[in-house]
Amino acid sequence: MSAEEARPDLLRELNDAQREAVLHGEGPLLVLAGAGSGKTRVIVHRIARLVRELGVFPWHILAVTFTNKAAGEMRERLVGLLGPVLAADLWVQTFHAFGARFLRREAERAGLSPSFAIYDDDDQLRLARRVLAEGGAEEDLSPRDLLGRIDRWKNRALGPGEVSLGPEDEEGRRDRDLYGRYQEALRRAGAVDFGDLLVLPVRLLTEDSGLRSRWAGRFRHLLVDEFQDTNAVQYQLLRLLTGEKRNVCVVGDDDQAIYTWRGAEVGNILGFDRDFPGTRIVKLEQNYRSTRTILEAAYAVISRAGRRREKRLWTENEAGAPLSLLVGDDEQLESERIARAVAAERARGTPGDEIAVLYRTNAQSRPLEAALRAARIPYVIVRGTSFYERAEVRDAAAYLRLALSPDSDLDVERVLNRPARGIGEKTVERLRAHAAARGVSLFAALSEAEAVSGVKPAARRALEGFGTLVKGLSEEVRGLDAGIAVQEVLKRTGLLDRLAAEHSDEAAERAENLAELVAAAREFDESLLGEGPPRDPEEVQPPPLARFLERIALLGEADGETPEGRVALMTLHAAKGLEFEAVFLAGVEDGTLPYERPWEAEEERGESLDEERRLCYVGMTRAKHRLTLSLARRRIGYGAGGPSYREMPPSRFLQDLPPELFGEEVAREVRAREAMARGPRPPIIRRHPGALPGEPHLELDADAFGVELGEAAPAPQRSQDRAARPRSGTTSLREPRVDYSFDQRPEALGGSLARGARVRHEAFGEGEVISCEGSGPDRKATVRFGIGDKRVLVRYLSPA
DNA sequence: TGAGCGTCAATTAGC
DNA sequence: TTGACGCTCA
Repeated sequence: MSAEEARPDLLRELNDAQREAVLHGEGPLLVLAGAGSGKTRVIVHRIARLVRELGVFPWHILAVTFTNKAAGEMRERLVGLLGPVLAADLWVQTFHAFGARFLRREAERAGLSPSFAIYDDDDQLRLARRVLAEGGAEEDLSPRDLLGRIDRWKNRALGPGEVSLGPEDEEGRRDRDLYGRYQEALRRAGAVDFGDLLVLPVRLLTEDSGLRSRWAGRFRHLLVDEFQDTNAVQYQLLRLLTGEKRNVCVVGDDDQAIYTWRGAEVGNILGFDRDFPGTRIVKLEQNYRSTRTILEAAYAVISRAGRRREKRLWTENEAGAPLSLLVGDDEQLESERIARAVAAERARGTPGDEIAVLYRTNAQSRPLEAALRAARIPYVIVRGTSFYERAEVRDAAAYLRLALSPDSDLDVERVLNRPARGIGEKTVERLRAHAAARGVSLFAALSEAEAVSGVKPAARRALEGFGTLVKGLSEEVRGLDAGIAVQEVLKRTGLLDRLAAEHSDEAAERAENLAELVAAAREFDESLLGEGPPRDPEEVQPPPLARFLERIALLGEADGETPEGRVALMTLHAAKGLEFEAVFLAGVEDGTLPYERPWEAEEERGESLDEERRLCYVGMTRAKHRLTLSLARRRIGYGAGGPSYREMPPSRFLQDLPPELFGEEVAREVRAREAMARGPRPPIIRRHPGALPGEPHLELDADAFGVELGEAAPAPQRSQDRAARPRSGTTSLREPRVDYSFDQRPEALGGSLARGARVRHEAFGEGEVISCEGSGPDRKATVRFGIGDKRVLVRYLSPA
């Protein structure tokens, strides 16, 4: 208590709920943190308090995230609060990095060398390919499929021996067999894949109670970020590490669970308090990011999701600009409209890197890119990785791994002829056959090159030369600092010289990438120096080169910062965790968002639709001030018979949005339709013909949006007394401002709206109340207007 | 050439 | 589940 007073600065900048989470003492804690509610701040402040106020040793705290970026940001903020010395001893890392660290310490127990290699996607794929080829039975199973199946097993911590099959399941038996061979190949190479980084620790901790109590005892506090993304293994690992004290704090948002398709189990967050009885639940519902309008729209979408923990974001921010809606005849015209709106946004002074265009599938980026390019708007496509995926970088990395473990066949095969030294496919095959016959690794077979049958003298010399090279690396390079080791590898292998001799632009770029790798390795060495010796007495470190390779394997890209001034294009998945001044959500159509999976079984429909809904919610809540939705009336499909168009109905999520949120342009359009209700054109919003009772029943008529609606949305309006105004009127650059001053309406309406009462709505005109639901500012009424039945917020109604 | 039938592929992506 | 494609047969 007095401790908090002694350090008021840690708590002053927190709201009540955040403070409750930070001050929570011992025992399980579940923080349900809505989008933009300051969840990282809670974790970081909680850790700072544990260390600064409660005297917990930093190395007794483990904080886990899902991405390196998140871990990096967290660490950075902890350095700010605790200083670099204390922060350096905290365990702040991804699940996988933790697994790697664990396995290096327990390498012997796991049957691994402490400098084991970590196989990434590409390595895994090549390994799976080889396992399939050696197994003979390639038939219908692609390496990708095999990996997918193995991955699903590993997500549930199942080894080849633990996969349960029905007696008739021949295909399952075959897959399990292949899985076993894949693991065997990994083991022979002394390597692990990403899945093993979690599965192996879980297995060791489960089997060995002594080990378990040692590890569970060492972490007095565990914290997990983005908890809704945890899969079964990760959750198991968490529980194994938690121990009796149960000091586990998980932070997440079930509304932002968008990765169930890759094994994340929303049940982990929904059932957390069941697994940890006595859990304290804190909800963070105050949003610091978005305008009220954006939050209201986002809530209209997410509140209809199935299984979820009810929570509703609120904000002290102003109502802000209305939503905008753009409609194009096809995806090209949609893109062009977006490009023009982006240009308008920039013209208003919003920096390019504060603007994002989000979409459901990567294929949607193409027309967007074309339109942005035509409009001369600089953009960048935000993707996961790139640098360490470059072929030349991977070649160098393979040599580095061989320096540590020459028996890694996969790496030998990769670089055997790189740079080209006259070892062709035939020679490789013969070498492989020889190694298999002798039961030794490819590297071992190299030293018997003269015994490999059928190899011509030139190829034999090449093989021997390569063997000598690898031997030299493993004897003289493995112990060096990473920077020198990389340089040494580039020199000895001739990778760099070969590129220098080429004189092409591409070769120059590749050489530059290799230079970049040297620089990264040097930087890494320096960071090790800066770290100093660990204060945690148990910490043991493998050689610098092994640690650098681990970094390469686990790190996608150094930083995911949007280059200055460029508009960011990315999928909705990639957008999670980010925020932008203005967000464009493209392709808001049924079939695109929600993405349509007609092949899916009926009983799975609801679940995936919920995930699509959450995806939409994630996208909308990225916006700070302006949110524009856009759709195409038809979208192109590919086929050999040329392009064919498919009519796209507006997204059902769009229909969940209260029309009032769209501002004056749409409202004016609605009134115009209403006026010509008997005219030839249909109303902009009409009753959904197929809607069941209780279902969303509004249908947006895309035809009504032939004009570009909302493109010239005004700058956010500064409201003086936001508390008194649930919503101020909307403005238009083209029209004199109209201020509806809703707050001046008779308060009486809020409470006593009787069935049958005559009411008036700004956009829909006069109508008769049919029913009411909810209370307070969220109270809604279904009203029969001239243009059909509508569910509207009562606060937008006045007595007729 | 066209109807009829069987087959196949249809998205998101972290470590 | 859909739609696109290839194959066969009339």
